[in-house]
Amino acid sequence: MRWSNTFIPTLKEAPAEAEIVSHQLLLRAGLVRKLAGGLYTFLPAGIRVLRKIERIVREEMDRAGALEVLMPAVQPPEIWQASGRYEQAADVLFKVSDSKGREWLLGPTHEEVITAMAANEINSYRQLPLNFYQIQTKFRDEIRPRFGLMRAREFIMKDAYSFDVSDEAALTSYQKMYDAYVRIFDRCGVKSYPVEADTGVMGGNHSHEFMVPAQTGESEVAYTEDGVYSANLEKAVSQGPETKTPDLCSGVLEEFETPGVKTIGDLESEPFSVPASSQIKTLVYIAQDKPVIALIRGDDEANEAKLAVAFGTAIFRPAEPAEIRKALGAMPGSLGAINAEGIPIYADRQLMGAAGMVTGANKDGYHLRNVNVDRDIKHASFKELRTVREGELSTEGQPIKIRRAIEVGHVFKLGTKYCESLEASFLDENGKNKAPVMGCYGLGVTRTLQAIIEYSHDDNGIIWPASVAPWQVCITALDVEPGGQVMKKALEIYSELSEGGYDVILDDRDLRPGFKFKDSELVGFPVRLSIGEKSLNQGNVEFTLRSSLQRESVSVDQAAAKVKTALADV
RNA sequence: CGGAGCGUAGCACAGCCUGGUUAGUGCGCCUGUUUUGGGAACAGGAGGUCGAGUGUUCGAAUCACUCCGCUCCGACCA
Repeated sequence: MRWSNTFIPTLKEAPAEAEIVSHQLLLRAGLVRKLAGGLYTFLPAGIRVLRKIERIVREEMDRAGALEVLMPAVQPPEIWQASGRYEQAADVLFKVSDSKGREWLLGPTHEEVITAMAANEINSYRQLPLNFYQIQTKFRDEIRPRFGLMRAREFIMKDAYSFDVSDEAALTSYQKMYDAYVRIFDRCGVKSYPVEADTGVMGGNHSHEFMVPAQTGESEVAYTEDGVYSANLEKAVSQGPETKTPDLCSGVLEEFETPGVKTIGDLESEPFSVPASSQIKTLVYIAQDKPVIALIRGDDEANEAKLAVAFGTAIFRPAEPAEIRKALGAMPGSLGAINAEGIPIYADRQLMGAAGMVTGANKDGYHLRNVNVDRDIKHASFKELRTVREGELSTEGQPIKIRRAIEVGHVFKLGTKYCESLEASFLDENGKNKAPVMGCYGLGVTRTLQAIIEYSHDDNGIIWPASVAPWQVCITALDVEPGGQVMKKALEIYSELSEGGYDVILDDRDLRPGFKFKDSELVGFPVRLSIGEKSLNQGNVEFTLRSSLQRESVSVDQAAAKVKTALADV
């Protein structure tokens, strides 16, 4: 490809709309342009990268035995109602209506569609296992699209769905996808880490997210240096806080006056001086229209994902002050779970056996001391509710660290939920009707593209790994006179490399050299050959590796060979 | 949806507070000359319903109100 024949509108300055570096570079390198918030056009260079990532994904899916299909993006709402997700996912569903006024959904994901298909087509255990995948545009009415392709309203995802005869067999399918993901991100040139992920209300204990470490990432990962433990912060557990929860107390439960005390901090300071670790934080939520109480140690933070698991629903919100008063008879600041009759109580495990604690008396301006959790708070079920903090010890005894990361993939062992609600079943070898055990596996293709940029760039621009670069080699001709010796030589090398199967772009634009160098570095071609009059007269061309930007003189005859060996390495 | 900020040429911004003739600057774009190994110089030029609407005023980019859009922080997710 000649640069003059394609369209790579580079920008010297970053548009103000782009905050993070990968988003700025997407725009500056002329890969994408925005139509509206969360909606992007891929320009020629951008689509080339996208296609290369897709090809890697396809190859690895095929290798893992998954079968490519293509499902409709437009879906009937009925299957979503059947699975129960029509309400559950309501806030991300794009709804459209046809000319007759009938409602349709733009697919945010395809569990319902594939399961509806499976319900018709899978009858026998002899057909299983099956794993279907597709690479397709998804639509999600994101509350807040941001960071360019990172969180878009329309994005490309590879989604796969496996069906197995049993739980054990499903684990095998799961593992194959897991391994495929490791290979995919590896081939895309990004470091990705599988971490244990929250399974939310779906239950089960097999889910991993694939994370690319980046400060701009939206997820937080807890991990240990030795690599043994890594989990999404939503899911992470530890041996607990460094300060032990008090568990010895002989005193009797006693009310005391605490005028004006509203927060943990208020009670911590004079004249009360109750350490936060000796306090019980009482949080009131409305889950499925009913109040529930969550108890957390005063110095801990509740974790929303863990609350969802405890409550058994993702649909909950903090209660309004009026609702709290109605439920407990007091305002926030004086709440407690003692004598909270008829309200489900979930207590964090740190409070198990806690004694000598202080909590609200459900009477404005009063607290209770000498609280012995086991004795005084009946009906509490103990759950993992707190957020792990940096420095705590993992179950294996290693200090936990926390860092931000971009979630580029998520693999999930689903169970039989969708097969049951959409009535997919098969006959096993004993002639018994069974629901297939499903797994689902998502990989954000467009997000991966941006994650690669976030992971691999410098002050000059993008540094593409050769496997996904829009062009692997840029030949920068410094004299573009047609028929001149520079262009003649440039075209010769161009042909040799192209015929060797390399993607080459020839910068034949009539621009000053510095401009062309900057441009090629911004777009980020892994290898550049600069051919100019001066060096050519000495029989040389200049070879530059994008990653190091070190320039090296190479004899003209060796140039193509040098490129080939360099590309084999990056 | 809650909080914060921003909409002026393709891009980055000034001007607005304190209303006043032809709305500016840099980059980019077009023409020409010179230049040509690290985002050139000079000369000339094109390009604006100042986000939209309403209002206040003799007069609005500037003040007020409403709406729309964009960005950031929070809840959601590949």
